[in-house]
Amino acid sequence: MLDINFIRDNLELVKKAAHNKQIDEGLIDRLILIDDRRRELVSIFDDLRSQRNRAAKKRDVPLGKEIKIKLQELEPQLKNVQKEYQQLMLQVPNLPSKDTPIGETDQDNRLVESWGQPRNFDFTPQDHIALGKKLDLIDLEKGAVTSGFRGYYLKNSAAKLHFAVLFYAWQKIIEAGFTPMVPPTILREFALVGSGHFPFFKEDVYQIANPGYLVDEKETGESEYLAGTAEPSLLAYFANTTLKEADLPIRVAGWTSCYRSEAGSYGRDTQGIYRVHEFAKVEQVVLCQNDYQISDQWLEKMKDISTQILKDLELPYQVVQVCTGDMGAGKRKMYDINTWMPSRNSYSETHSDSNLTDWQSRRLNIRYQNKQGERVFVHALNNTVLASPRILIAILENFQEKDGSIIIPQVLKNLVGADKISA
RNA sequence: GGAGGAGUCGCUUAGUGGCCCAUAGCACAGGUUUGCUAAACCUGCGAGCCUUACGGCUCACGAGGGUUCGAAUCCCUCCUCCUCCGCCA
Repeated sequence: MLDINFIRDNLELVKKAAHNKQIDEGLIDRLILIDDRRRELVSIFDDLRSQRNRAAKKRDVPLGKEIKIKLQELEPQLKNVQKEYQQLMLQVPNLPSKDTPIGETDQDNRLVESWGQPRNFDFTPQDHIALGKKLDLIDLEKGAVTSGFRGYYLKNSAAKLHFAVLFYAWQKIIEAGFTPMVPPTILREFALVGSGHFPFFKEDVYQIANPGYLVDEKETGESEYLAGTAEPSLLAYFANTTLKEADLPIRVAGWTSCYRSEAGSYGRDTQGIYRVHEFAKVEQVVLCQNDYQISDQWLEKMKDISTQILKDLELPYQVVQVCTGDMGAGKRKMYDINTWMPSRNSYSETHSDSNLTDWQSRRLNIRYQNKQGERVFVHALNNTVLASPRILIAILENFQEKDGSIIIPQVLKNLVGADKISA
C-alpha cells in the first residue's frame, strides 16, 4: 500500500508503475474518484458529528435526535465508499526502482551475476526423475496416488538430503545473525493481505475448509489459509507495533512447510519435483529503516547470504534482476537466483530476493520511532535462504556419476552421514 | 469442550453514561538553562481533515455491531491473553 497523499501528488509516477507492472492503470483513476467522494463524505460527517457533539454537550435532545437521523441516513454511503477505497488501495502497486529493467516477462530480466560453470558430462546425464527411481529416492507414482497431482515421496538418502540441506541453510542464516523462528503456517486473512499475497495471488493460496464454517454452512468467523511461505507470518509477528529505531534492523528466519495450489500453472513443469504443492523452505526477512539506500543494501546482503550457500554446495547459479512485468505489485527491486539444472538445460528459479520498502509495513502497520521522534513505516525485505525439494534437482543431477551414483556435496556429508548415494 | 478474569497513545497507568473532544509517569523528540554530561523546567509525542498562519474539527479505549440526544463506561458477537477444570499429544 502507498500513502494516498503520495499517490495524489505523484499520479503520473504511480500510473507509470502500474503500466510497467502490467496492472490496469484505470485503477488509479478510479481510486482518485473514490477518494474525492470519500473526502467529501468524511468532511460532511466530521461536520455533522461536530454539531452532534455540541448538541449533546448542551443536552439538546431534539437537535441531537435530528442529527442522529441524518448521520444514520448517510452512513451506508460512507461505508460503501470506504470499502471500495480500501479495496482499490490494496491493489495500487509499489514504484519499481530506477534500475529495474522495464519488461513484460522473465525474458526481460537482466543477468547481474554468474557463478560456476554448467558441468560438461562425459556421459549422458540422467534427470532427477530417473535417478530418483533407480536409487529409490523419489516416488512420484505413490505420491500421486496418496496426495494427487504433483504429490511426491522422498525416500532414503533423498529424505536425508532434504533435511540436511535445509539444516545447513538454517545454520548459515543463524550464523548471519538472524533470529530463528518456527512460525505458524495456518494463517488468518490479515497476514496474507498484509504481505500482499491477497488480493494478488489469492488463487494460489489454499483455504482451509473447516474453520470459518459450521456443518450447516453458517459462518462462524474468519477463514484460515495455508501459507505458501514464511514471509507473511514473519511479517505479521510485528503487525501493529511501533519499534524503536535502535531495534532495527530486525532480522528473522523462518523454517516452514509451504503450500501452493499452483492454480493457473496447470501444464507447466509437470515433471518431477520442480513445481509441487508442498515443500519446505527457510526464509529470511529483514525490517530496516525507511531509507532506500539502507534497504537496497540489505537486498544485496540477503542475496549474498543465499548465493554463498549455493557456492558452498558447489552449484552453479545466476542472479537476474527481475523486470517490472515479472515482479509482484508490492516490490521495488527484486532478484531471482537461478540454479543450474542439467535436465532443464537452464538456470531455474530457486530463490527470490525482494525489497518491498514500506508497501507491506503500511498494510500491517509496522512502524518505528525515528531519531526525530516521528513514527514512520519500516522497510521490509525477504529472500529465500533455501527451498527443498526443488534444490534437490540441482544436487542430484549435478553430482551424478557415470556409474549412476551421486556424490554428496562436501558440506552436507556429515549431515547426511554418507559420502555418496549408490544403488 | 466447560467456568471465571482481563485487553486504554511504545511501556506502565487513571477512569463504571455527560465534569473524558481520555489521566498520569517512563521512554522518545525539540527548546531554555549550561565548561561537558546530567539534572531541572517548558513544549510536543495514536490516526486523519481544514488552515499561509494563529487556530479549529473528527475519529481512536482489542475488533465489529447495537442501545442512547450522548458510550472507554451498558448490551450482543468475535479475537487475543491469563487462571482453573476436563480431554488429548
